[in-house]
Amino acid sequence: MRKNIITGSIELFMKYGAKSVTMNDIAGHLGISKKTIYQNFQDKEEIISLATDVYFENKLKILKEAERNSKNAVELLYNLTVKLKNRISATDLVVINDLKKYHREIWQKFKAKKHEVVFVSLLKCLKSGISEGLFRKDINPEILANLHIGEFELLCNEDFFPKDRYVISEIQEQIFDHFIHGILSEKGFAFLATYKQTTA
Amino acid sequence: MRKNIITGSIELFMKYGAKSVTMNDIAGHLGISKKTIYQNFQDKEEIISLATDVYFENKLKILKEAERNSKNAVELLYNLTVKLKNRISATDLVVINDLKKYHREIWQKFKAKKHEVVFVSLLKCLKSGISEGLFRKDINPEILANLHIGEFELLCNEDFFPKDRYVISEIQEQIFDHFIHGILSEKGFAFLATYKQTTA
DNA sequence: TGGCGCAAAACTATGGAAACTTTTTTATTA
DNA sequence: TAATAAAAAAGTTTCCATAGTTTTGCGCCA
Repeated sequence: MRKNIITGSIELFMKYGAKSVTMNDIAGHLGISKKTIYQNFQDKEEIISLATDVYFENKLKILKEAERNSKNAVELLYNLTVKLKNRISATDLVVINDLKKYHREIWQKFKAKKHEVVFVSLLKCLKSGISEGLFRKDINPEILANLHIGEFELLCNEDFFPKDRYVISEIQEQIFDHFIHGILSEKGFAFLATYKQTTA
Repeated sequence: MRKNIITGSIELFMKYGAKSVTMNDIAGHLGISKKTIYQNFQDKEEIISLATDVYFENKLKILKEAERNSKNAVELLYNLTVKLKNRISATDLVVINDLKKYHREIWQKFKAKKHEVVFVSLLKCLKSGISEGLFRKDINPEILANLHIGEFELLCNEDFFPKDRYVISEIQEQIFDHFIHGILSEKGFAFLATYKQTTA
């Protein structure tokens, strides 16, 4: 029942943002009463927190799958590119910005977890890419891993990319495209060209 | 809630200076009402006072950390010097000096104008690079110009690049190196290689 | 028939948004 | 430079929506 409520809540949060969704909405969406919800959860904050955890776990799963399915660093980064592109949407932004503003503690926790996980994954990827000769040897993996994570923060920032002016998928594509081109070695470029042909 | 309000206030004070920030600003930033703020604090003066206390408490913490991490007096002095030097920035001075309201307008105008000027300049550069065949044709100049400006904001962001862990010049070099490698065409790479040789 | 579990509805308390009042700041003019 | 008006902001109040709690009614089952 708890899982059901969290799943249903996520569905609504993804559409409208956590702030705008009322407890009545959640109850109505699931065909249960608010009483039942409060029998399972302390308050709305707890639901949002747990929903955020589940959301994070889902993203983590995608990341792990991409890691598993990749034979080399270029493929991994490409898989992360393609898979992440499909997952981060305008509605993700609504949810993220909602958390930032109205649920700061939850957001801070989420952000820290995400940063740590993505950073470790990216760092590993960049290092193995250098070892494989696909990435340039003169790049600093730590700095670039942090930079790339930061680029996603910029993506969400209306000061840089107002929603009414830029298409989020276009921004993501440009960011990833630029990031990959910025680290590839000559060998890596050749590999990417070949790789793109085989997966097109 | 009080802590939340203080933290949020510090964020704004750091950006704009305490006197320039209105109670409406704080309420909007936090997604709460002024009523709620006044339920937790007597007046604006109290908020500024507490924010200042917290701010300097954080500074003190940094000093104590430097003290702890030092094995002898020389190292301590060095750490203190480096950490203090790294932490004092323009925004610190704004907060400490608590400049008049017009400063905010000037700062905002400066920031907006700076962004616009830099943006226009970058955009022009990217476009002519594409025309000259030195930059790839499939890049989006607007997005990349915004991205690059954002990257420099990340440079200053301690969440991504703590100053006690990364050297600013190293970060700048990596960012620029990555950015230029990310946009160059084959012809551009050849040109860059030749260019580097002639200016080495 | 009574107990149980749940939905729906009613209820209370509280915070947000907006309107309002008061005070301070700024701009204008003599 | 001082007086005055206007604008802006600090601080207060009102109304409403929602969170969270309690009550009522209903269906199901032993």
